[in-house]
Amino acid sequence: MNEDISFFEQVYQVAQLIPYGRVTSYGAIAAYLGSKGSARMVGWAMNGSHTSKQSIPAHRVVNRNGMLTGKAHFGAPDIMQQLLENEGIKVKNDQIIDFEKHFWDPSKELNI
DNA sequence: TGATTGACCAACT
DNA sequence: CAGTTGGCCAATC
Repeated sequence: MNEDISFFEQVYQVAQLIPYGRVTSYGAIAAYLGSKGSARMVGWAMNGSHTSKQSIPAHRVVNRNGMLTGKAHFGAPDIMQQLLENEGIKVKNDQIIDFEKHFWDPSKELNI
């Protein structure tokens, strides 16, 4: 299933599958989708996430270092951090505390 | 239509 | 150890 949808749609689907209080990385999503795209494509997909009719929890997607690189795209630089803290994730200096502890790997949690 | 950029990652110098 | 470069694919200028 979901073979006819574009790479962007797949990124949206995975992003929505991220559980509450969990985060993942752009590269992890790209790796889950396979050779269909790279980490930059995930970033591009998130760039268009706000234009999508669906609600994309883009705040749960961060870079490999657990740093909130895309916080500037949430309309306000503090929105992303507030959302993460609201889910019980500690954020300090635009970086997630215990990132690997909250890390959610789609290729592991989701049985391909 | 060619060149540049982009919410990244990893390797190389 | 830190800075630079290449690569991925798509969208914008």
